[in-house]
Amino acid sequence: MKSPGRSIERPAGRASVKDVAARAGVSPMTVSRAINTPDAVSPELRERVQKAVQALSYIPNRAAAGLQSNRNRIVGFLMPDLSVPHYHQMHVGLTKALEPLGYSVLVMETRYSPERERILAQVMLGWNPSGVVRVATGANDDLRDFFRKSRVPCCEFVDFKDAGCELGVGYSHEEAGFSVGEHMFRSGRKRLAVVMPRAVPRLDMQYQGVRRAARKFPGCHVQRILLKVPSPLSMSHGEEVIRELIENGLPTDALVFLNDTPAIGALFECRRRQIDVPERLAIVGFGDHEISSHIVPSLTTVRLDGVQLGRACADLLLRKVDDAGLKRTIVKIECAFIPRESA
Amino acid sequence: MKSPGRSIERPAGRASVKDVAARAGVSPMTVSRAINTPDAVSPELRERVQKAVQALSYIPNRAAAGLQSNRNRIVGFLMPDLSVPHYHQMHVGLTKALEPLGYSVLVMETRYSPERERILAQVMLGWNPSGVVRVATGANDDLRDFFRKSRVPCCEFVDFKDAGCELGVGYSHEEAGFSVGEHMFRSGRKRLAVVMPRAVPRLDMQYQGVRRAARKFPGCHVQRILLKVPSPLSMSHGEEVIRELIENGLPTDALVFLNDTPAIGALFECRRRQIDVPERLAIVGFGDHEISSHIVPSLTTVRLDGVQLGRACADLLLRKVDDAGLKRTIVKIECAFIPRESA
DNA sequence: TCTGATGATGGTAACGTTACCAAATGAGGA
DNA sequence: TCCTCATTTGGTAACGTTACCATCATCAGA
Repeated sequence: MKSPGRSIERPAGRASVKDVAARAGVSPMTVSRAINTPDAVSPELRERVQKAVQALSYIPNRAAAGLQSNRNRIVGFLMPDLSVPHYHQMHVGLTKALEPLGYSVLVMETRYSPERERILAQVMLGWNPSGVVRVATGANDDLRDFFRKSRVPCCEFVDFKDAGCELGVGYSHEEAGFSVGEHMFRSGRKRLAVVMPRAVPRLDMQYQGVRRAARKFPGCHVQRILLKVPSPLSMSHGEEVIRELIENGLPTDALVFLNDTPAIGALFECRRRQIDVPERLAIVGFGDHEISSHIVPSLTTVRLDGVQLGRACADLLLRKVDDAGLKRTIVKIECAFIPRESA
Repeated sequence: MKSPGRSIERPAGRASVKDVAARAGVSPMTVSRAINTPDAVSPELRERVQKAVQALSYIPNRAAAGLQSNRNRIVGFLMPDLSVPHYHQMHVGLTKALEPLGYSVLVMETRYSPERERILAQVMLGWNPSGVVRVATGANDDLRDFFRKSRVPCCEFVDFKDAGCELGVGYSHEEAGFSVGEHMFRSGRKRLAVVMPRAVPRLDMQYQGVRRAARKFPGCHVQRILLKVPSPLSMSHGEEVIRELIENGLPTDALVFLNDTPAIGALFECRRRQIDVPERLAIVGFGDHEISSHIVPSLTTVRLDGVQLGRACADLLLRKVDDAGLKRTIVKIECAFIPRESA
């Protein structure tokens, strides 16, 4: 007596294909087909199976299905911090594209730690995902190789010009910087400062774009303010920048942040210190957060459609899953300069 | 010749226990032990296995492990919207508690849609999770039964007094409302309005708390403003409230929002309409978002430690997993009133 | 020397599903 | 009538892992 009756063994257990098959009087295989490829099964049996599924409230075990078919319907999303509106939007985009196809998105937050990212990448692969979407945390990228070796398709959020990336979606940081710079100088600003965290190479290109704009306007200068802190950008960082600028006699008439959050902080600090924005100081952000259009004065910024971006990542991954031979592809996403009151 | 050489069959495939076992010259079982219960294996073999694991960059397949052991190391998190700071914090808390134990958190956003929640609950169970943490989207709760029947432990974010809930973590909405109300009336406010979305029963209790406070202060009134929109609360909703209030001659000297987001919107609208806060109108929020301490005037609010809350949910689930006999438990989380400039 | 206990290791089967092929059925044409 | 082909169904095995039990060596105690 090797295998005692299942219904006695696991009274609490969930129903399996076998249970459904028994109840519908068909083979497990037919149940599987009735669920996954209903057209391959006669209408009569299909209905019998559906009834049994209902009756037993059968829910297929996706882990088992993925194991057998070697196609786990999971897509990983590895990024720094879900509370960043832009990344959250990407998640929404991913989900919207993948959910209808039966995929689940498994998010993991690196919290801007490269070590954590490495660990999480391992854990991620443990789930044998169909693909991974990644927003790189820091600079040096052994993880790119890690994914390449693992044979799991990996789509990154990158600069449009990124060379070393197999599958990617991104905007042109240089162009984005240029359009911001051009607007500032055209509206008469002379001494502009770009505020950015150190050690995110992508952002350098945005700075370069601003500089290119400056070259078109004689007598205009661009300076760079590097934040000591690396990445989780907060409002305090923006406030801090304003304070330091004031201590130095405010040698600047325009401030370009590469993120709305510190720009908002700067706006508040200006209000507290009674620095008129935009008259005395123009402020620009990046990302168009919800608050940016509500704040007084409203924040001039650049909008990037995160949902579209997430969708694009999903599409790319799916294409790669269908066709492993797919060549290097970087999809370009446009971003839009949004002039408002602050600049 | 039924099973041709694996290394020829799947040259691209990842290494499995068998591959590791072959390379280390041990049985697959020993590999499994060396990884999961290292103490049960002799130091010498343990090292041999570790070397082989390294050499083949072996990553155990968690889906397969979960299938066999019937304990998938997944905890689901079913909630309305990750971009809500409070829910995001819960996610961080969950992750911090569960990751070190080898669990992965699978988040799904209902986007405040009960239908979506029902579908996602199904999908979630398809992954056979060890447990689920749920923030209920709407009112009527067949889903509670759904999870009960499924035998998957489910921990909800609820009011501390919630009766029908098996496993839950929550604060006392009534007390929170009371402490806000008390502060307002004590500081001389007379005509207070509570702004809330309809159809979230939990929040009614918060309103009741404010009313209890009013009863302690003669001559004080509490009114309720129900937002037409159900739940994704935005800054515009707060602005709208201010506009309508002004049209009605501003018959109110204190406004209690049950969420910081619309409160922030209200603050901005007051600035635009030149209504002095807090002199003419006091404004209180709920949640203590990042911005609330930075905005001018800074927002009086109630802080709820979402990270702690997430941790508590995780702990509860783990206890239930270890001991299926665990009785009904609701864990109480304290929240803190934070007086600032706006009230 | 033998017994029994202890600890390390391996063999077998099973988790729930689907891929793959075989078998059965029925329709249509020669 | 027989053969072919398409359609529908079922049987078997396998995905990668671990639970469970059997085995074997080692060692202490009698």
